Amino acid sequence: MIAPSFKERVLTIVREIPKGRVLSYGEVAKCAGSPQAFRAVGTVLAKNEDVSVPCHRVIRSDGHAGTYNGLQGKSKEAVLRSEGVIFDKNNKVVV
DNA sequence: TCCGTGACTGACG
DNA sequence: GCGTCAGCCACGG
Repeated sequence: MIAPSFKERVLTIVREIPKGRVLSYGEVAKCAGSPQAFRAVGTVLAKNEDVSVPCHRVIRSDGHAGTYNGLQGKSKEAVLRSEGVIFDKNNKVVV
């Protein structure tokens, strides 16, 4: 039993995000133990290749989907819409 | 051990 | 309302 790395925590948290729900990088970083490490969250997800981690459910604090490496072969927004997430006129996620 | 990188955030003009 | 600048953190080489 050892303290998992920040990366492991982020992946675990993202993996527990329910379908149709989204979290911001800041929220994930906060749950990971470093609320100001939102920058590292992006770095970790960017290098992540595990499809078991719905990294597409992590969006910016502005409500925009943000960037996506196309792990699922689709745009972040497209994947979120497929999960029931609604976008408004401004392309922002509706909570 | 030190430096560079990056899917971000908030503030300013 | 939009674009730009600087700051922050964790990881790999």
